[in-house]
Amino acid sequence: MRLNRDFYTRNTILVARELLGKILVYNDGETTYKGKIVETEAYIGKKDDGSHFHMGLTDRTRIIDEPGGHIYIYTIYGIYLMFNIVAEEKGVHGAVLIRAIEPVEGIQKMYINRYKRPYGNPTRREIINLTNGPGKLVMAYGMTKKLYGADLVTDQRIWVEDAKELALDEIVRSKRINIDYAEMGKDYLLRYYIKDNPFVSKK
DNA sequence: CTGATGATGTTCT
DNA sequence: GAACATCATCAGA
Repeated sequence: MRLNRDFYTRNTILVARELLGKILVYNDGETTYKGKIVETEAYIGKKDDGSHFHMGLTDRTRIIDEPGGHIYIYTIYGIYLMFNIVAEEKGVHGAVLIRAIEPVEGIQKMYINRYKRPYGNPTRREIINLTNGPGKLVMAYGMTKKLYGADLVTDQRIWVEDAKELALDEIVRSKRINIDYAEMGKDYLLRYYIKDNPFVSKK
């Protein structure tokens, strides 16, 4: 079952935590990619100087004003794309960065997308390296900026599939990664990941 | 395995 | 003109 609007239009931190264990599905017209979300980070409005929108929205971040379930995808360091899901009701600003995924379907194509060579006899390290980071999982799925603003509740190509809720002791909460520039927000415990999952980007 | 470094170009000031 | 929610590669152990 595809997650509906009610799932996304809630508190950003809750959405970030509950996305763990869910399945991100994307069909590019040729290949279906599926993967289990194993690591997320919440970015919240005003009080979070680690978020792109704590000073208000810009042309890049305008989609975050829309209701939860829309896709906020952007370029970082000139090269990589970051995949985020908008949370909260329309007019309230919050987003969840998907930081890591465990491949479930379309693994051979993910391998080709990541390494630009035919699939064959992958090592364990190569498999983990497919999707154990926010830029990596976007490359593995072959996503582009065209997905900016797509709606996970209605879009035909991309959505999130529901899954059994995780037990609380399977979830770890920690500080977010690489936001030391944020004086207020750098110590907020807004990162969630599945305990002991090998695809989590960092301990 | 770890840590350091450079690549790269869009966005915002 | 500076900053940047990252990654691949390389050196060293």
